Parts: sequence; structure tokens; C-alpha cells
Amino acid sequence: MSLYQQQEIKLYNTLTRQKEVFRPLVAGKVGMYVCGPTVYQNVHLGNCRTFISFDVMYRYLKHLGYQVRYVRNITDAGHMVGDGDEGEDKVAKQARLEQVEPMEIVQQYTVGFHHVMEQFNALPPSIEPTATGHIVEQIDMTQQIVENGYGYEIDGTIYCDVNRLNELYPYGQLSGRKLEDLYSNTRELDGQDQKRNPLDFALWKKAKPEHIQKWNSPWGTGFPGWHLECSAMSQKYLGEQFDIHGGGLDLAPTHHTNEIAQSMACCGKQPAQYWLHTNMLTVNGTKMSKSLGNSFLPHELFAGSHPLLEQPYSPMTVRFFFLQAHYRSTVDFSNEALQAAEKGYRRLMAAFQLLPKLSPANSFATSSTAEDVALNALLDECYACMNDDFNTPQTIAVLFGIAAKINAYHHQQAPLGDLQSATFERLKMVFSSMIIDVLGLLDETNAADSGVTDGLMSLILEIRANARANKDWTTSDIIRNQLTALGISVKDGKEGTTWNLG
RNA sequence: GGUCGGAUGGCCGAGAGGCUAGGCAAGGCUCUGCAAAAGCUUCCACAGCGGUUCGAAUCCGCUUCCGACCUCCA
Repeated sequence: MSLYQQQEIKLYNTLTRQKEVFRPLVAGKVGMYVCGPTVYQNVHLGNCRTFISFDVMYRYLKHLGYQVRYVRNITDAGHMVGDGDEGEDKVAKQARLEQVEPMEIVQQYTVGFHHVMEQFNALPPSIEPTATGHIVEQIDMTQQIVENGYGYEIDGTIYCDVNRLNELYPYGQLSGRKLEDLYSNTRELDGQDQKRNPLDFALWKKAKPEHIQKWNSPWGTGFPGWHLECSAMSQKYLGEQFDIHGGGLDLAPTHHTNEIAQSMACCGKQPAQYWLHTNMLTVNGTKMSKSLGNSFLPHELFAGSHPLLEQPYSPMTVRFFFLQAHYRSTVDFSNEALQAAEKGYRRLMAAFQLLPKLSPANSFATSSTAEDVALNALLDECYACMNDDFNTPQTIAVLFGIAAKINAYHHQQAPLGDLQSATFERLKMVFSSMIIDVLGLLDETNAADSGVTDGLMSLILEIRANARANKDWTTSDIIRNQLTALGISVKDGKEGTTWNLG
């Protein structure tokens, strides 16, 4: 029996604006699509937050035993700079600015993106398709939409007919908007004259002669509209209908709304059962965004090399910081908050390190005790919290409760022997599963651990133990102070001396 | 302007009609050669004004502030 058969997940569906019980289309399998980055610049932290949120969902679903196919695209064409249809392709523009091939831009920033996600310990998705690698699929989908009567061609560009689609289903549903509201707020933009209606959007665009990234199509030379790649690729790898579609909240009103439009126009089906949206990262209460220029690059954060940063923050500190807020809430970046997260993360990992060293003074309980019941309740709660729309902050709160238990057992402030043997095994399994497998936290505080370091530390601490036995406090304190200066903290406990980095 | 979402203790952040959030910071106690760590403990918050209710941070109105989207952004 898989864990998922014992756990009922509820998740907040943007489409219905309520929490719903998660039931995959195919029992035991989950198809998840997340809108990935446009690779024309360094990823910034807002993107990272979104991908870390979905990484935890992916990890948790896998932990529960689901077979998950996680598809996250790389946008390397068709994403426009500026307003309307006359903007320049982002990748092409960057290529022009850096005087290199578009594919060089794509390569450079894709590699950089992967590197950063690896630093954050995010698992790679199952499939990471690119827009340029799926031009044929996008042309096919456009043709199908035209055949179905929801697309029309004007001078080599194919538009999606939003008015007609709205007869089929409520077009603005995902962002809670009605078509007339959308129209009343449409701005008059240059270059939109050829569309029948301002809300119509391009499926395929005619390329100007100077355009670098372009392909042949039934309508002449052109390139796909930005929204189309996600529809075409999710359909190819996950089917016409799949379970979860995710992305940043800012994608909901336009990009995801149009993805739904394309799928409805092509297949007459809502592509995803559950739409999940992560909220924005803010700095001083304002959305962190590329265009506002208030974003830190991940490496600036890790190095502390940004005027707004008082110190470096490690990838795991940042990951932990993100997970201490729910994915649907905004998170505000500040030095104070990050420093608090850093200490909390270390506290949690210190307990994690103690866990394998625990053993009961005498023997385990053979029947139920109050302590045994209390601990089992905490372990159950970890799952209950994750099941509740992947509530990582609550889960972490429970993990801190468990950490306090572990600390108390270790310092013999509470008797480990009050647990039953099976409960102790469960404690070890659940605590490390939650921290390592589900939350994806690496034990950074032990990162420099190696045979040599361990050996040296044992030697040093043995010398110090001798000094202490002789009440040679001077030597003892010199050793401890020097180690502290090196970033190694030494803690003398009843059961001996322990050390760790940081 | 339209639509949507927020305002929680010194700070960050969960929760969502009665039941401890949690982390960080601060105070006290225990332990300790000293320290650190740890455990216990104190600090009982929900923007304002009305209303519903036996009971509201949580529901309903109004007010004030803030943000997001409506152009590109995760």
C-alpha cells in the first residue's frame, strides 16, 4: 500500500478559488506542468521561489509514492519584449545586445539556471522541453485551432478568436474576470489594428525580414506566440488533460488564461484539473521584478554582494526562508528575516544531526505511554500539514516541535525510553524524510565534513578533553576560542563534546 | 479607473468562529569550570468602526492604508 492511499491532499485551485481534494486522473500517477523561465537573462529570485515551491510539491507527491511526470519548459523563443505584437523577441534582442547567436544566449542562461536550481537543491524535472524544439507541434496545434474555427489569419499571423471561445466557456475565469470587464480595460495599443478584437492574441506571428528566430509554416515564415508552447508541450507530454498546472501568480491573467483558451480551442477541454499559483517575492513590500530593477541575483545573495544585503545567505538558508512562508503568500525579503531563518535552519539541522546518535538509556517501552502517543501525534501532523495545500510553514513548525523532543532526549531532559521501539524508528524515518526528501534541505552545516576533518576534530577535542580533565581551563578555552574564530562551534554536554560548523 | 488579494505580538510568518502556531529577538529558571547548546518558562497579537453570534483575529458591512493584475515578468 502506497502512502498516498493513506493521505488525502487538498489543494487550492485558482480555477475554482477553493481548496479541493486532489484526485489524479489516473490513480497513482500525477502529471504536473510548471511554466519555466525565459532564458535571456540570469534567473532572479522570484523565479527561484516559484520553482522551489513546485519542487517541494513534486518531492512530496513522490514521497507519497505517486509516479510523477513533472514537465517544466524552457522558453527560448517567441517571448516578446514590450507591448503588443510589435515588440522584439527577448532572446533575439539579448543576442543582438551581446552580439552573439540566439542559441548562445539560450545556452548560457539555461546552464546558469540549472546551476542555480542545483544550488537550491531543486530536483530536475522529468522533462524540460524547449519552445524551439517543438515548433512542429505548435504549428500543428495552430492548424487545429484554425480548423476548429477559433483562429483566423491576417497577413501571415494567426490570431485566436477570444469572442468565439467565450461562447464555449468563460474566458477570464482563471483570474475571475468577465469578458466585458476585460474589454473595458483594454488599452489602445499601436499595431493591434489588424486584430478583430483587442483581446485576441497571436498563435503564430509573421516574421519580419530582419527577425532572427523564424521558421517556415503554412502561413509563411514566422514564429510561435509565447503562450502556445506551453499548450503544445503540455499536451504532448501530459495529454490533453492532466492533473496540475502551476506557475507564478502573475502568469494567471494572461499567459495561463490564454493557455486554457488554446486548449479549449484545440480540444474543447480544460487542460489542467488543478491550477496552482505561487505568490510574489517582494522587497520592501513591492514585487521583486526584473523591470523594477529591485531584484537580487542568486549569486549576489549567496555572496552577500549587494548593497541591500548585510551578509551572505547560503542557498539552504534562502530555501528554508522561502518554505517558512506558504507558497500562496507573498514573502518579503529583509536581512532581519533572513537572519532569523538562518538561525532557525541551523537549529533544525542540529536536531537532525543528533537523531542518529540517540539511543535509550535502558530499553524502549513495550506498551503505549503518554510520550509515545504525543510523538506519534507530531509525526502524523507533518503529513496533515503537507496535505493541507502543501503548508510548509506549518510543517516546519511541527518539525521544530519534534526537534525539541530530539534535543530533550539527547540531553536526557526527557526519557527516550518512554518511546516504543517502533515509534523511535518511525521518528527517524519521518523526521529525515520530511527534512531531506520533502523539504529538500541539505545539511549544509555539515558540508565541509570529510574523513580528514573528522579525524582532526577528534584529535583536537581529545587534547582539549585532557586539558579539561586537568582543569587546565586556559588551554581548553584557547582551543575553543580558536575554533570559534574558524567558524566551528564547540558545545560541552554531559555526554561529551560536540562540534559543528557555523 | 476596473478586477483580485492583503493588513496578525519587537521582527518574520501560520491559522481562519470556541482549542499552544512556529522561528528570531528579549526576560527568568535549570544544567554548566566558564561559555555555548539544550530543556522549562514569561512576553497572551490579530488596521479602525459598526453588525451577526452564547462566543470573532476568523463571518457580514463600511472606513483607512498596502499590494498584484489590466504592457514584459515566476
